[in-house]
Amino acid sequence: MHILPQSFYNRPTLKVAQDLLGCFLVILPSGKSRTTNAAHANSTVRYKIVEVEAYDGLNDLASHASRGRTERNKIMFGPAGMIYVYFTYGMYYMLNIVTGVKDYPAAVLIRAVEPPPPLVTSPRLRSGQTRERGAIITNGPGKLTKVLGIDKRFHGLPIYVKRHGLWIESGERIKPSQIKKTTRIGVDYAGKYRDKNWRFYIRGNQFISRK
DNA sequence: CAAGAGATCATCT
DNA sequence: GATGATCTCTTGA
Repeated sequence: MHILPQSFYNRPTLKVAQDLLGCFLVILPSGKSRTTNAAHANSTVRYKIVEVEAYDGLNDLASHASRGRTERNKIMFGPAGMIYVYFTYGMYYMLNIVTGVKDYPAAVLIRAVEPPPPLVTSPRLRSGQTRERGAIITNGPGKLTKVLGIDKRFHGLPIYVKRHGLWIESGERIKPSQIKKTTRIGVDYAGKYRDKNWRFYIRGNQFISRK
């Protein structure tokens, strides 16, 4: 398991998106856990990426970039490997990674992750929590950022270094036959781009947001 | 089970 | 002033 370098993201978005499946989103939970077990204070939590969407170029009517460069989306036009977090619907943060060469606006939205197995030694530790009242809580872009505590503080930071407490590591290679390619969620307004099969998920995985 | 509404506010026009 | 890369809850068949 090694951290994915910037060069991984500096490739065509559709490829990066699919290659991210099976990789691990790793977070170093930050400071606010004074009350939790001190023995785990410095531990990381590894979530397997199981569902993503690609937003590809200026022409993609579903992409923020389609209406040109703005204060919010300008990071999509920059170099690859930067974290793009935006706030939507008045209550959710969306986690994206900028992809592709500089000046080509593109990004991958992380839509669902699979939590690590519950910690046997400390089953009540929050970082090992995978469900709430029986429901999966990392199967949706707005839900997973809430669980991981990802907000605007991460916007604009590189995901290819560990320094900021959030990075991605390589994982198991997912065979192409195991990758489902289908339409993106919530982009009915996007004209012909509505029908692009730019949402990818691991076939049969129980932690995806939708089939 | 599916469809519809409401929450709630930063960003864009 | 309108909307959205969402989610949860309610309604009704």
